[in-house]
Amino acid sequence: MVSLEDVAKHAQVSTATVSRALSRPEMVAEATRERILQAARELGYQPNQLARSLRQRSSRTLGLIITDILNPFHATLAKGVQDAAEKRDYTVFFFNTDEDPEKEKRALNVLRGHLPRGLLIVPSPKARENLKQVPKIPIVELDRTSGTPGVRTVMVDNAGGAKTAVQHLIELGHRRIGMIVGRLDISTAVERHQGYREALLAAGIPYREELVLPGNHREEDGRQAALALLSLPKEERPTALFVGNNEMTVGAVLAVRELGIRIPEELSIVGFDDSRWAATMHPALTVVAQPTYELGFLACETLLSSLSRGQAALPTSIRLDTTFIVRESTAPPGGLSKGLGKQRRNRH
Amino acid sequence: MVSLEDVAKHAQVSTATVSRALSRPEMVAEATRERILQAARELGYQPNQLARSLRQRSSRTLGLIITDILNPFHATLAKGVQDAAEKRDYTVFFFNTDEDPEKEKRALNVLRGHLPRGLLIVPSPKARENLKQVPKIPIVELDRTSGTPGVRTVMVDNAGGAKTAVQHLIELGHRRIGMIVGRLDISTAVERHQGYREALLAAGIPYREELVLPGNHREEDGRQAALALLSLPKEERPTALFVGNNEMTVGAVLAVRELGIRIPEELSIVGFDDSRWAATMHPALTVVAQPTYELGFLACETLLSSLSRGQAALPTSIRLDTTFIVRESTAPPGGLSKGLGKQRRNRH
DNA sequence: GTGAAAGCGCTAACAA
DNA sequence: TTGTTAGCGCTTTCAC
Repeated sequence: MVSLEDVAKHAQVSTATVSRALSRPEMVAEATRERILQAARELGYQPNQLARSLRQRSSRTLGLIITDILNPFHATLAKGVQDAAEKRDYTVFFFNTDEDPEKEKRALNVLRGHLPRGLLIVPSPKARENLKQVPKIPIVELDRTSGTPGVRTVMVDNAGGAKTAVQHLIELGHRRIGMIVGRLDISTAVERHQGYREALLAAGIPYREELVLPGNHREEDGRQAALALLSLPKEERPTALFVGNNEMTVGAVLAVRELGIRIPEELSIVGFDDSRWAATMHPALTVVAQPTYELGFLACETLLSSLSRGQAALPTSIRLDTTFIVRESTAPPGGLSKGLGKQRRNRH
Repeated sequence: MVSLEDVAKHAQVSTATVSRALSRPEMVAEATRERILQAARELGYQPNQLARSLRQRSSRTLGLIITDILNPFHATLAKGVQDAAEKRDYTVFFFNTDEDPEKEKRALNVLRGHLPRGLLIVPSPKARENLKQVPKIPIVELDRTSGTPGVRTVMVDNAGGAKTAVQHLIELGHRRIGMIVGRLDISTAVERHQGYREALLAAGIPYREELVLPGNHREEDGRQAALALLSLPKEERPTALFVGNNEMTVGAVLAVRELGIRIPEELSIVGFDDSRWAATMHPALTVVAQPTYELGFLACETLLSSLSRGQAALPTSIRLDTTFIVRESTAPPGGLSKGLGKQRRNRH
């Protein structure tokens, strides 16, 4: 490895001057600077970030912890973060927790040793506890919140998105609307559930516990929950299903197919989070779409600006709007007409 | 941050002893070790990896560069790598190049500054050039190869997989088989194209250039290519399509739908790389499936063992078998019968 | 505007 | 078995 010292010798200056020429060019006379940059180029010098970070006691790196890279939603989040980080010359340490608090804890510990400047995290259900261990670097939570105090959050309007979806079903004439809700120790699930209740309440439809089933956000959970919901006696069985995340929606749709139930004639379905699969499956799925990439990008930008400017400048929490996309998987209970293919923003 | 020195004071030993107690426990008397570990625990000590790496002139980190995190294939690869790395206590620096050689170059440079122990890369078309800049750390190429000498590779049997797919179409009676091939400066595309030719050759079917269209691996490229292929005059138009990667397959299928052509009655389609979308779309897609997760995991293990043991021990290149999965998107040209739903391994 | 020197937190000779 | 010491490559006072 070619070091600062090599460049210094080559340019006939001290290491201090080389360091300045590279990091604070204005502190060095133009001629010297030129000579140094030239030397650096010739030698193919690349600063050793470890040494630099050690000395400065802080590195130009960020930690990114997500829960499921195989979920396109999270992959998109990661890309948004990555792009924003790269734009500002930050490098990201990447971890995947599989929704497992232990893995999250380990990731946090490992990360600690690398002195990242900040942390972006999709918190696991035990994140609040895990995050206590971490020294007080700036943290931004994405997609959901652990409730840890002093942490910024960037999320979508889950309750609003869910409410719009359920209202749509109600407008179509549905009264028995089931929900596959997700784990209630995760904020998104709680909020979407909340939106579901609000919509029912607003329409004067009583909330029925037996129509609401939890799941662990995986495809198989969605399948099981749908199977359970749809095997209720005919009179009790929901005529529409609102599913709280994308993976579970896949499972639910597969379950419906297994049972030979027709969508939307016999059952309407709305999913949360759009995906290629949702858009191209048959019938195309009506969904609450999220600005996923923006979520990641914005979260990272929020973090980075909180680093440069004084912390106070920025909002502590951001909510992005969802978009409701009506496609073909929803229709009146009798199956009389199809969806209209329109889109609408939840708020303006 | 609590440092080694803090622990040393607390345990009444020198920093050297603390360092040993942590990194080479057997070099320290049991009693002392206990005392030190206890102190470390009490103080919540976490080693500063930057200092450690600087001193050892090598860090317990790996670089991972992939070309498209939004492609589930690559996301799965990343997860495999990640899991293997974590198992061995390595941390990964993650980069996404979007297939852009410039981004790759930057990623490589940034990485250099962090002194990773090794590099895992899905090489861009210009990787061979870019990799020259990098000091000689161990490198493993995943999925495809740049042809850089001295680099290990972990790939699937692309030619074999493609050949099996095309043979299947030939057996069904197809003679005009189109291929959407991908960029020919990427090894996977070349190899799959090779397999396609071999299958035709073996069956005595002449290779026709106008039936083979390149694409840039994106959905839209697949769509355009399919549109072009299917707008050939009736007599020239292929009765079957073999598409060289998953994203382009999506585009091709969408194009076919746009044109109102029925699959498999009027056109058979085989894709390369399985996905949830392929499995659940209608009709379910016949594909050459890849052991994607294993590819990533194995690539990382290969890299890591080459680090610990002497380099010589391991094979320089690994090929994994693909699996051919017949589903519903292929049938005889006339559309007389459906696929059989069987699976078969390409080799045994 | 530039250089000398100290030191970030750790590990690895070398001594004791 | 443990301590002393030097130094990884860089940045940053403090002099000049």
